[in-house]
Amino acid sequence: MSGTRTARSFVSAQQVAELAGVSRSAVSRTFTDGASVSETTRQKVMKAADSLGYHVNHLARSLINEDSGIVCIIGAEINTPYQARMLDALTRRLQAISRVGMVINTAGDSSSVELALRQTLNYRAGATIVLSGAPPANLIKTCVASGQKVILINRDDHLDGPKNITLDNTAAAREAFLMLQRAGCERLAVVSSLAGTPSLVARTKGFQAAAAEAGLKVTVTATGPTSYASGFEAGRVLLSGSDRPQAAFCVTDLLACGFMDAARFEFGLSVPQEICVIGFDDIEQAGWASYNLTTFKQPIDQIADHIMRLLAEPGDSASDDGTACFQAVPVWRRSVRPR
Amino acid sequence: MSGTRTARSFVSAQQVAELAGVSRSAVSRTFTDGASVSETTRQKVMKAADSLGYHVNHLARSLINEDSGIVCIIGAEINTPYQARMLDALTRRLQAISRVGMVINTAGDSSSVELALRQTLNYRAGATIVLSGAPPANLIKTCVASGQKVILINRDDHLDGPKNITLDNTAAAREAFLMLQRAGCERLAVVSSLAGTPSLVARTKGFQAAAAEAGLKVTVTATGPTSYASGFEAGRVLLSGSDRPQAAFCVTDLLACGFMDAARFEFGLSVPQEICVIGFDDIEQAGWASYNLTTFKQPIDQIADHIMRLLAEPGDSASDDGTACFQAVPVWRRSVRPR
DNA sequence: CGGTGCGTTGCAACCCCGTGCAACGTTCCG
DNA sequence: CGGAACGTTGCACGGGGTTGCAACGCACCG
Repeated sequence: MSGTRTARSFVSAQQVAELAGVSRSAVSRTFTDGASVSETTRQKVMKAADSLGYHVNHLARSLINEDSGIVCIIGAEINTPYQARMLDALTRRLQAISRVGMVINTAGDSSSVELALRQTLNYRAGATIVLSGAPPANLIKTCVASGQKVILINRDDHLDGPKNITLDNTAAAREAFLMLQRAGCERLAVVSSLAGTPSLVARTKGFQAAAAEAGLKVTVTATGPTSYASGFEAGRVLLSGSDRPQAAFCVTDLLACGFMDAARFEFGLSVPQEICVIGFDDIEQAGWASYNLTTFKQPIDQIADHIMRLLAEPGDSASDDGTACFQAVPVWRRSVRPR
Repeated sequence: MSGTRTARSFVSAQQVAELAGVSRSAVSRTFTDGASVSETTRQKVMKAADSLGYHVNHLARSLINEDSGIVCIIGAEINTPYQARMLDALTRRLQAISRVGMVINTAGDSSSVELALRQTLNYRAGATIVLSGAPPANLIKTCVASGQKVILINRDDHLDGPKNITLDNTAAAREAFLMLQRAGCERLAVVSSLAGTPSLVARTKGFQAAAAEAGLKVTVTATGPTSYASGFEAGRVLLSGSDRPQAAFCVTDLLACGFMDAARFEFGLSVPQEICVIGFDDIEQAGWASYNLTTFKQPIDQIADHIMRLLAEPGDSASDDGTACFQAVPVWRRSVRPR
């Protein structure tokens, strides 16, 4: 409204102050919660700010309080259903507490996790959430030393600075074994990938251990990345032999979907009559009629809530050792025989 | 390595300078590309910086050049396969050109799009990409006036400031009709949602128009959000009648998957023998063996590349009118009868 | 009427960094 | 050996915002 403004740059508090006929401090205080400004000047300032299109520069503001309000979220494979859902849950909540998420996609390259962590420092992020990837320990230490909150999800290396969030993978895997055992399955398989992340390994090991205790042997496959295609491939390999497994525990729903499709379309097997399948994560597709996959639900909302609680805490409260462990709950559908 | 540092705050260039025994400018120049520093001081500075854990404050840096290097990405429904893939493509590329993406989840609430756009200004983002939602025109104007690049995807309101990226939905919809016509289908349906976004509407209208020209009538359904469940529900309704459609054009793959499952599992129909289905987007699940969905592929990589090109351009080049239109290409799988 | 207390306001310093400018040291050449 | 040319370095300022401090105006009270 203020005539032609061809400057093509951001409006500063100075300009607003001049237009409103007050000092720059007054403008600042108008936009600072709890500062002392009279109602009349506040009005003047707001009017001037509106007409110029002024917005507080959070960057300059954070020069002082050393926290930009930015929360870094580091992940590879953002387009995976599970991570996408986590991202959705996190960004939605951040928006609600008027903070903001910076998403850094490390694209699987391990060295770029380091780069990502550097960005976190460059932008004075108040917190960093690592969804996947193995960040170098020394950089994490720098983050913590700088007063950042570092939150690691599903990593097993328990450093003391960062907060860890884990899932009780072992318990879930044992439960999975019991479910298959009760269904009367004896020849068992685990379908995993070559990713080798701590949680995937824990699920595999947990299942193996439970089976071993029961005196049953387990065939373990690991192919490619953690994807539908890998599950399909695993199915092709596992099911071609003469005495094929009667049940498969797939460490991820994506793998499970691929495995199921291989079983049905490559070998004409019916699920769960001829082969039982259990997945992990409870991604949306697991509930689709074509799959109806019995699986374990990660409590994403609980985890996200917990993270928000961590962010709200005062910075120096190392109340506990910083580790929170959540339970994955079984979701019964139709890919395992009942009883 | 530098003894105990209990300060718990970020390291400044000043501290590095003192430790290295040089001036603060020297430190600054060491971390600025193309600045003149001798090799010896650079070494000294780097060593000091390393031992203190120093990282340049991008925020302070951006006070000067008025661009924080942050690119805002605004979207609702991040966990949708299509948007997740777009997000992945974008963040990956941003990382490669050492910029960074700030993801703002507007969570469907229309007023929060405004909030999101405000954040964009607060953080002096160099560019804003709007994946979904209808941003208020006046705020967009402020963004553009502030020198930001605003990129709107799949919106049809063509303001002059922002760059628009669209898909030729009409052409694709016509092509979809032809594919079904050639397959010998006469009773046709369109499955859409209540979201009412421009692209969904365009697909529906385009299909209807093409059918009308050929003298065929089309039943149009629109239920709920753009999801699997809505597609399923649509199927349940459409297929229960006596003369059910022989083919359905679902304006989204998610809808298509739901529709297919309803057809198969609720009514025992086989695809494509008894009913043909075409989707849109080519999400990953469309390629899964359970669906084998014939669909239209959105050229996400091309679009992402194009956006990067827009970001690389000098700010004031309004070379063209700012609209780029991409073609969706048909992907033949097994959900439509050949010939 | 003077003093006190309170709310508001402006000044100036500071947050961290980049950069023009001038001074400095060095090398090289005439 | 003197001077020019050049690369390096430090100083000081600016960028936008916050904040302690002091000054100011005002109402209230004794």
